[in-house]
Amino acid sequence: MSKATAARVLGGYGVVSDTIRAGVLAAAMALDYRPNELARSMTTGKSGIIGVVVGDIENPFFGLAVRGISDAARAAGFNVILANSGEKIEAEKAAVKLLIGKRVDGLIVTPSESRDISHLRDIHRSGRPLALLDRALPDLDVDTVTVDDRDIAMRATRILANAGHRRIAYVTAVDAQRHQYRDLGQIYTSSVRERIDGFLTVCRDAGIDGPERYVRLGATSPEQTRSVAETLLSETDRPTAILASDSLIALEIFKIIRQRGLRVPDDVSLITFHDADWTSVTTPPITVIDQPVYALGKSVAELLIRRLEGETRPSERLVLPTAIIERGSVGPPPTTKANV
Amino acid sequence: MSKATAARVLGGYGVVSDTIRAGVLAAAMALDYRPNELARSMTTGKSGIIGVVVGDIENPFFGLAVRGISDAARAAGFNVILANSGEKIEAEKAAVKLLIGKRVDGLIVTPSESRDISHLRDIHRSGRPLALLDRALPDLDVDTVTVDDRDIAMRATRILANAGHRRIAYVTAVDAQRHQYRDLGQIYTSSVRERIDGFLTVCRDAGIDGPERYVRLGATSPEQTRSVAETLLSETDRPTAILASDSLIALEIFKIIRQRGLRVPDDVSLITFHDADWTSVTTPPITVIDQPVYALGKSVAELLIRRLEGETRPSERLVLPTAIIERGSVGPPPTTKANV
DNA sequence: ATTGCATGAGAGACCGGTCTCATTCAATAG
DNA sequence: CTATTGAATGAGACCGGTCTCTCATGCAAT
Repeated sequence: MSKATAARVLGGYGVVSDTIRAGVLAAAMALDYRPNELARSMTTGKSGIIGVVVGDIENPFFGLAVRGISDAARAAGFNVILANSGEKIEAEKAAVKLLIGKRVDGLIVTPSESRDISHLRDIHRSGRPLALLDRALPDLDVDTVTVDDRDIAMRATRILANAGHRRIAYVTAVDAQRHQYRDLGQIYTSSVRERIDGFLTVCRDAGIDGPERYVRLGATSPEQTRSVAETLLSETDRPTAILASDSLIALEIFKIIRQRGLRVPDDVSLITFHDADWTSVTTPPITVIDQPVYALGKSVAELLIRRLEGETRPSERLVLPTAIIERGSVGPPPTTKANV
Repeated sequence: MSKATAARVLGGYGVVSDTIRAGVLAAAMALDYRPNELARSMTTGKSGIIGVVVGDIENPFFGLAVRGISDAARAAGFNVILANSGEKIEAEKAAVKLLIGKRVDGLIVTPSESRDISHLRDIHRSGRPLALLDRALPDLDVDTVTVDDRDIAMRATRILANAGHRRIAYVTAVDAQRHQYRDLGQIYTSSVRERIDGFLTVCRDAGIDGPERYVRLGATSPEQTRSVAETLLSETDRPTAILASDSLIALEIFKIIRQRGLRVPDDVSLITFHDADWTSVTTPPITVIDQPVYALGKSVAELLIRRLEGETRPSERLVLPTAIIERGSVGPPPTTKANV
């Protein structure tokens, strides 16, 4: 019996007689045969794997999005390889390179920067489909699923402004030189730029003067967030409301607010992006921006998979609707003399 | 110039003259060359990848453990492929098979069952090192890193018993036939069996009669957990204290307790495994069992990597120390007539 | 009996690397 | 001046699959 015949029964293709099949199977069993996927995908050119590069697995936002991706992938018979960029462009590049090297069939990336996207163009050029999750890249014409960050930031800010707040802070993990916000041009993470843009627009519309000074960057870790929050809250003109860019940031801010003996929402109002599971059990529960995170992941995976399965169409940009869940963390600003 | 020469410069091995090297590099650049990792690892037999199979990525416990693994892996130059078993033995088997097929260099698994471990023996037989995370398997002699679940469960239960509780519940995600606890023999997740064993031991030592009836299984999802919690709290002899097997479960229980108009700890005391980030911001903050999760992941990865790098030694079973962080969710049981 | 055709099996190329061995050539030693 | 040595390169096997082609066989139709 030839190698080819054995391959036919083991690979499950072509035609083989039952007698031979049984023989091969018995031999395979005896030899404890395991197919070498590497060899297989080397010749077929397909690996059945989707590579996913996200900013931070530990952020429940990405955790949930990844589950959306995984579910969609599994349903279509694909497997997922996950890589973490830690929101660092170098790590992101390395991850992309690794995944391309492993010959994944397609990639889903949460680009941490819009400046340097050469590696993403490379994916495209290498013939593998790429899809973007949560962050759009104007210059890159590929399937993209996001939420309308600008709009939702505007709505959240409006809630705060309408409650009477005039000193509203926006705290994000995105960093820039000297951790100091100057203008939108510094912000290379598209979703965050959109948000800050929306935030500032509403602030200005509400007649707030120089809202930029309350935009704070660099809340990249719990420690960093604490430091940012402490700086913010110890200023003489401390903000009376804070908009947090993700639930990890909100949690630390919430802790610091309490730790300083301040109350939510009496002293400081708080709204955060992402309806993390804990936001409903605090006292008070937190008002949140409820992004359709699972759907975000699922949709982007489905878009990619359809392409992998041969669909050709112009690239699509999906923008999913987002809601605000009003709970108890927003109130009017405190009316102490110092703050009038 | 031959294929071999090109391979030498691209692969970074052997000797090549500078002129030729430059030429090859230029050509590679022009042709947009990307090494095919598949081909490479097919001949070398090494992939530089560690496969990790965990129960549930969305559980922050595993999220943190995976970061420990990733950090250790990166430091040693390995990459990580992550697969989710959803605590389902079939998915776990499929994941293991996939990873072996992809020729990972070694595997780290959180076995969801101790009954059916044929696929884990297979790993061993296929010559790849295997290491176990968080859950030991008595029958499988491989590197294992766990915490002393029995001991820590005893300590937590003792806190509750010493506070005067006599009706203490243990709620876990692990399920069994008819969702009904009968005896330890049903529980095939080693860590949970240990915990329940410790829990029951202390209950009995405290003179509590039939503590088994408050052991509740099947809190596998938020919905399931809610249903379990509601059943538990609507019983006439409802427990006055609850020990939750993970932070996801504790969160849902906490919500249900509140929803029913009960208070923590006045009506129900609560302790949970895993010092999840939100446990310190609730009112009251939750008393938790603080497992060294990151270290768990890091240690198991290091053990595996040392083996991958050629170290031969008898398999090691590491048990990491665990602490209890007492916060505000434990008090004496309520003293209403109905409860005397 | 001859032709036609489907079916099952074998031979060997190929994927893109690594690696061993052979070959060439120049520099140095005897 | 020849022998020795070592560096640089080339040729080709190999890893473990897939796939295309060829060929042998058997059965039905002419």
